[in-house]
Amino acid sequence: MPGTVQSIERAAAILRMLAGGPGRLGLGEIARSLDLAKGTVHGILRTLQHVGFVEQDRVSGHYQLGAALLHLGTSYLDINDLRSRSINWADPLAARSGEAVRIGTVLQGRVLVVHHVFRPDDTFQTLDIGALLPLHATALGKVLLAYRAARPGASLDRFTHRTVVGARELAADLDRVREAGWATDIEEYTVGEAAVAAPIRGYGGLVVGAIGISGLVERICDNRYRPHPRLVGYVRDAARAVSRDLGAARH
Amino acid sequence: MPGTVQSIERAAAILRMLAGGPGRLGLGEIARSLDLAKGTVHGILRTLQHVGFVEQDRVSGHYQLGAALLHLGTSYLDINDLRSRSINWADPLAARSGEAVRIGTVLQGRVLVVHHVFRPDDTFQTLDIGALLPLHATALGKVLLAYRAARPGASLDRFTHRTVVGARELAADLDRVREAGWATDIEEYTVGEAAVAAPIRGYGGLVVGAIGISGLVERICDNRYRPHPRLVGYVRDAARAVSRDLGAARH
DNA sequence: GAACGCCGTTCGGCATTGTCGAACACCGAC
DNA sequence: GTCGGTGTTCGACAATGCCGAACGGCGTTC
Repeated sequence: MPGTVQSIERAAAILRMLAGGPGRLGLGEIARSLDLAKGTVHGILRTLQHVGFVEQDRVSGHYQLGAALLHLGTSYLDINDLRSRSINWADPLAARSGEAVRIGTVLQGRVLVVHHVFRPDDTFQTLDIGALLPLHATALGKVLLAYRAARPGASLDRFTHRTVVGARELAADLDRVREAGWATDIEEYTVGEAAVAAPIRGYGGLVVGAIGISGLVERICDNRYRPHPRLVGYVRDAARAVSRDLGAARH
Repeated sequence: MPGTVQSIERAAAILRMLAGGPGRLGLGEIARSLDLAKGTVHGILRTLQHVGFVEQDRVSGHYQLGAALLHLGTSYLDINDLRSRSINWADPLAARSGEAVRIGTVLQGRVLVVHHVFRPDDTFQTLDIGALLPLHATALGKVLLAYRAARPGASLDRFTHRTVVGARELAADLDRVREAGWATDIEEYTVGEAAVAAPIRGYGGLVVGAIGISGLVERICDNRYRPHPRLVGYVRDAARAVSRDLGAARH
């Protein structure tokens, strides 16, 4: 890619690597993975540390993500049009459906969760905002796949015995999504969980995100393993409402 | 600062600027603020866009923060020791005190909120995680100021008529904090709100963060405008519990 | 309607800048 | 003691990314 600043791309690659791995990473490990000299990586890491994007563990010397990123990440949430427009509609959807609501958009071949409303009951739930989900195994992801040029990654990871991993099978699934205007995921990502999602369209009718509900299969689906039409209606209504907001937002 | 990568520092400065301003920023505006050539800034922005750290509005051409930062930010939360150790203690504190609980640490002269438990009642509240609060006008901030070398910024912003803006006055306040082992903020940041906080100590007794509760003055304080001793006790207990966890966490 | 100011973008030349690789100091384990 | 593993420093080279001027659109202004 011409006209791009090399050191910044490398810094971003390091940050992505730190975000991927489950914790601290050593300098040598990073240098080896990116095929760079240790000295080079050290210089970049020192700079990233200086600006607060990474921190170094005093005892092991290993590096991890830094606190400044948290503020940048939440600042992104404040600006995001998709999120701000959907907040008003996500709460009613959760209330009417009785399920958790999530809103996602595409990031680097995965679904980025930009908003999350907990299921109305009082069960313990963890906040999914900022999480990355697979495109091919979630209802949100299938919607985004179906309406965007983005193709799924070459290898379709299997998460459960129901995950669609065949390219041909997935393509047929996506055709159905385009035809119906909504997508499902029934125990394809997590056993016992199902989800329904519909596309959110922005300026010019382009699909910019997806909104959906998720919960236990027995609540989402009827005895024929199909989602309740009532729930599908709620989700589609919410998606349309957000789309209208988003289209009107553009002057 | 020698041995630091110039372009990365500049990229970070741009990101910080985008996070500070309330939305999109123009290229010229950024270039002027940072005293750089427009071409230079453009190259950096193009790279940041390429890695997903910034996005560009098609119609105005202006730049804003990108989605990739959200995932990096939440990944930081997953790693953060202070946060993960305090989660177990924050919920009981909220339940016992009946108030919202927040945990903060120092970032660039301000308090970064790394964890937030809502007040147990069902009133509408917004998640503060990732927010940056002033050091001198919040209970969390005063604790961090009192026990860390970090000095407050040169100018102490005034938020309410009770905000402590005199350097001398603040120093006396911090002395009291060190002596008592906890800090308060009574309508110094937001009118009608008060807070109590205590220090969290990590490996070697160093103060690495603060935990505190906040809510309406009439609930936090008695009729003499002093926080209820019962609540102070709860906060200090929680702070000690987290500190113990954190100290034990180091192998 | 033409001239102006502003926007983001492109491009080529110069030298500043960041890269590299080897050498260093440290730690723990075999 | 030695070896393999950290993270770190340093100096030399040239590749790299900076700068500034020029470009093409837009909207406003006169």
